[in-house]
Amino acid sequence: MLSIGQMSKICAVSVKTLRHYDKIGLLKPRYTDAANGYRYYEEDQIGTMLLIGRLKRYGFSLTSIQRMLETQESGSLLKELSRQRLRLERQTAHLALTIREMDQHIKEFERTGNIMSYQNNYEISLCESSEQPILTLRQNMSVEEFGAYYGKLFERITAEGLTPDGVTLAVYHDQEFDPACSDIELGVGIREREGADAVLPARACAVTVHRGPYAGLPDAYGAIVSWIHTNGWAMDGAPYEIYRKTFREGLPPEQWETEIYFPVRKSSPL
Amino acid sequence: MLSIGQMSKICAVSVKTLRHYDKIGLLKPRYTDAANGYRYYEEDQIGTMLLIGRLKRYGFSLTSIQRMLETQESGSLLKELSRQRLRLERQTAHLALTIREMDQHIKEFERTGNIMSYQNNYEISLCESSEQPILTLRQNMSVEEFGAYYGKLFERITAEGLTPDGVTLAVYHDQEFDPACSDIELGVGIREREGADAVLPARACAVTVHRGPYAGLPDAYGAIVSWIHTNGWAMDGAPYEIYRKTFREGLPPEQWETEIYFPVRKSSPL
DNA sequence: CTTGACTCTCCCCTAAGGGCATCCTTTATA
DNA sequence: TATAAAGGATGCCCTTAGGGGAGAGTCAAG
Repeated sequence: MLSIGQMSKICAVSVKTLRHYDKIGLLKPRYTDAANGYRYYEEDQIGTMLLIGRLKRYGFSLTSIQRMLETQESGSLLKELSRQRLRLERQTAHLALTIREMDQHIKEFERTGNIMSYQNNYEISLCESSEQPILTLRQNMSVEEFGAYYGKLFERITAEGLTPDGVTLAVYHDQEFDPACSDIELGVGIREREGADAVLPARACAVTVHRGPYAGLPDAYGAIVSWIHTNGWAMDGAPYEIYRKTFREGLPPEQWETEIYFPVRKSSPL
Repeated sequence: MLSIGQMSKICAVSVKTLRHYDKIGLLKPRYTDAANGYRYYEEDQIGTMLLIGRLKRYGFSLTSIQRMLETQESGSLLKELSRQRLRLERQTAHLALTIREMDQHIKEFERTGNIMSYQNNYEISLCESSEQPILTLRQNMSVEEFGAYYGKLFERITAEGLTPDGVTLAVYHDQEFDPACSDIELGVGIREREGADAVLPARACAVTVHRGPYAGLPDAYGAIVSWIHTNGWAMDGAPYEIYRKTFREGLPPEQWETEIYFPVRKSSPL
């Protein structure tokens, strides 16, 4: 039987943490003195506490750890561990990408002496977009689900004997921004006008191209919107993105290219 | 002038976030309607908002970002960016290490079918530690400061003309565990008995060796403490660690070796 | 004029504990 | 044996960066 202080020292966790785990039911001391409330741990609970600490290092939440401790099947435990491993690897890749992005930023900053100068690297122009027949799929979705939904669209193209022309795009219908779930319309360009779900009309658009990972897209949006306002235009419809170069070509994120189209009309003078 | 909703859409942040930044003073709308409280942003604030988002991606806290936005000197800004870059790199290294640790764990788990079996890999034995003259430095410190303090000890060795014998150790005097600040005594072994600050006495100790990164040390402590109890001994004094193989030899964390000594006495039968 | 979209403030919630105050027990020393 | 110092208990508020929702006011279009 170990007092809470002894347990704390052995397992290298704070007393506060042990009390917390008791409260949330993650690790209850085997015996609690009813008279004075003192907690006493059995020695075999050391192992459990150490395992908890290890799973915490792996990045599991206390809730998941509790679930895992209650699981008996080692098969599903193993699967859980592998999934978390994958998540950590994704996180590593993400971190590496951020560092590269930061390097670019620092270089630009050193060159210009202006921390915001990276925002001026967008060439924006007005263009008349050409008509584009597309197969579409409109739904509330989050960005992570793009892949699955594009898969469906490409299945339809094959099933219906259509000819893809290499354009993949997404229209953002949302008014308010919400990263988790937005009203998005995915589209895949096809050659045939008949059989198309819709035809993207020819329109006056402000357009620019964003080079780099998608995390930087807001910069491009900011630049294009500022341009629209200062050049006497007004936004007129939902913007869309055309994905010109992506991971599908096996390119690293730095070389991805995304065109951004903003339908515009002449701003009515006040 | 942009309403909060327009600003939200352009900068790809939620309305809630913009209100939050207003409240904490990070980004106040240039104009607020006194009558109805509506927020209106000027277009040049888009750039600031985008910069905030970028710095957030880099891992800065909102407080740091606020400080940075108020800084005029680009020199100190640049330094701040570089420091954060370094932190991200450390984080990457740490993640990679965790993944490798996880791989070992998974392998062991697959072999034994027991998720806790990694805890049984410690060979524990009783030994009579030999006397060891040491130079010491006892203080409340955190583990991160070890390097600096060891530096001081080695300076003293050279200054006082002593002969290091290659042992570096740390005694943990704390009763309660606190990762941020503990009463720790660092020691460096020397050959000369005279001139030593203290002599580690010859004592009965339970000893084991931990192989791998320091994050796994609690496992070793747990194993050794369990062993002490089940073999009829009792802890009798502050435990210490001797660092046999570390980063100083240029080894990767997997190959580090740490000996853990627990002074013990025969447990008095109840 | 009404309806629906937009905006406001206010309050509670998150994960994993840390800090502090106050009070009660146990243990060690004089 | 008396007292002081640890050690333990509970309870309250605090942290980050906002999210969810209630209830109410405001704006623009049909």
